[in-house]
Amino acid sequence: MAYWLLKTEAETFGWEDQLKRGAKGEPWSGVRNFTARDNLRAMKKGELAFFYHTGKEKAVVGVVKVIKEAYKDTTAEEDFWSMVDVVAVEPFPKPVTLAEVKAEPKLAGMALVKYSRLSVQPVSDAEWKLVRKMGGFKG
DNA sequence: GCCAACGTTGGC
DNA sequence: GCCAACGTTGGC
Repeated sequence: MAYWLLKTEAETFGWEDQLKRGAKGEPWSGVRNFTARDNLRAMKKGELAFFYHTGKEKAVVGVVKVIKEAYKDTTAEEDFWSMVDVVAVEPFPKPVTLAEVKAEPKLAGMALVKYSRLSVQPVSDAEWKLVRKMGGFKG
């Protein structure tokens, strides 16, 4: 069971938009970076990901679940890009900001800090647990 | 709005 | 196959 982090601009497609899709979920399209694409392809059905807002907010705001594994990104001109479908699981009781992540020494190795431009990132078990805890989740 | 980081492209 | 130029992302 691996964990992930998906970045999006709230103004373009944010948590509210994801919520509105309900149980049908939403294709995570538009990824045009090979590292990010490979991460998409490594995602398994049922795995969880943090939903992160870039731009003004810069915070982890929710948790989503993969409901369909990687398939061809229908919005791409080339046929080598991929997307997955994700569904909203639950919002963070308290969003965890980038500043908070950076201020936590245990999270210094997080891809969010080290590879700030990567839009689809792996998250370790320890990072997953700690960020959830910082976000007000019990257990 | 600027700039650093870094991935991608294209010329050689 | 190397590397300079360029474009894009995203934090500040």
